Amino acid sequence: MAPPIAVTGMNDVLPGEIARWQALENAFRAVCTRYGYDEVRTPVCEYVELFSRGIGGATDIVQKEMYTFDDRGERTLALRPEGTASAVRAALEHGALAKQPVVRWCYLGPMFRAERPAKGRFRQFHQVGAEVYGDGSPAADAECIELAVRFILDLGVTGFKVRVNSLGGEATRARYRDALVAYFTPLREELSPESQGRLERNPLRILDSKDPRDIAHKGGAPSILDSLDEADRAHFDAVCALLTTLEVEHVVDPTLVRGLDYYTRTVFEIVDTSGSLGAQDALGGGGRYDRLFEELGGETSVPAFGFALGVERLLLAAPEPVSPKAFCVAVVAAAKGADLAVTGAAMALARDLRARGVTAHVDTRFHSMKSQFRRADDLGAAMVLILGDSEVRAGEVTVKTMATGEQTRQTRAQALEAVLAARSA
RNA sequence: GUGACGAUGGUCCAACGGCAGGACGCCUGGUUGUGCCCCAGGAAGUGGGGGUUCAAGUCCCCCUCGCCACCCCA
Repeated sequence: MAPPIAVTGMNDVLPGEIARWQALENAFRAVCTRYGYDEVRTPVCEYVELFSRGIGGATDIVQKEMYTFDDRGERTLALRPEGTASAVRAALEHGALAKQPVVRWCYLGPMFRAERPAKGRFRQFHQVGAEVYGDGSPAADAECIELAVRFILDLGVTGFKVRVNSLGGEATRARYRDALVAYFTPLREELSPESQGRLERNPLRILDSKDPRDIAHKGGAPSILDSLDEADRAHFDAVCALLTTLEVEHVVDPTLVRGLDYYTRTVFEIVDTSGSLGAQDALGGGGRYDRLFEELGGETSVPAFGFALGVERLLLAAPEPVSPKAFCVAVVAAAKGADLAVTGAAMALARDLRARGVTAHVDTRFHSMKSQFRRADDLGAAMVLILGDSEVRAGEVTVKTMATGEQTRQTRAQALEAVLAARSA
């Protein structure tokens, strides 16, 4: 029988790389705490309607990238392709905004999209994200963007760029959509086949195309910024001004549209400029989605802003940390495994060290001294504590310092003290 | 979903259509109670299935997986 393999595009994170994941997660939680964003955890799957209504039935994510399945024949479930819809659902379901006027939440976890894997793109991938509900002010936008940038900076990533744009409100979008269709329709034949289809379906996305045929005509297209009404314009100008005050370098890019339907007004994207991500250069992005609460059945409209960042991509862009090896010791038994008096004493000594907060390794196979020492060396043990017949009888331990090779025999209590002293040195 | 490229011990890399080899790692011993360096020995491999051939790791087809690009997005 063929050995089992993991599902395509879904990866194991092995011990060798787990430290970087944990460091990233800790850094994210730390920065969220500083900004007052509380962590929430939602299920990895939801009723499929949450996403088709929330994200937009016409988006690629919903049309062809969702993992859906039947829940014992009754309802159709979907593995979450992103985190915002679930967070909003949870806020609505638990009346979070009835308890406080503004909710600041953050989350992290796996997301699922059935795409062909490539560098920095997987079928199960991970996002960290933050959302603020109940505050429609430009300050909320700026705070959230600044939080995202702060986090990326905390990770040591420097080669990135922040792009911002405004999609305006519903009226603006409709107006702009018409303007775009009017502009591109005469050029229809010169566009890529994909964009010809987008012309009816989702004309804004033509601006996102990487096809040279589309790019050639992008420059002449009307700018959405010209379609903004006065209130949208004032909001966007305020966001940009605040970002400048907060020293968040950003460029205004009128062609930034993003792939989810729920955005209104401010959208932003953080792209890698170091080239370490290949074609998938977006580290993350987000924006304002003032209509989503209503879209999902909320009784009142709730202004909202949020973003998500891709963990795998951040890990690709972040520098390798130089992690100093942590202090640890090894306890070896100068007897084969069958001698329970000696091996038991070794295990008890390790237990006492661990109870005092020391990382202590025991090779419980209790093979030869040579192999136990080799193992201790592999693990980077600063000291090895040796227990044999004579030590156990005398209540003593032989302590060897690996770096110098010196070893001395002392009482058990002294040995414990020696380890604690070496650790704090 | 489309296209390109790829798949050899645990890892990295060799092998003209003709005996599958090296490095690192791993195990044992050299030292019946001592790691690293050194020495000796050992285990372990052609992703799966068909085909061509006297002979296939090598050529052909299919599958699977990986990877890159498109698409899209984190």
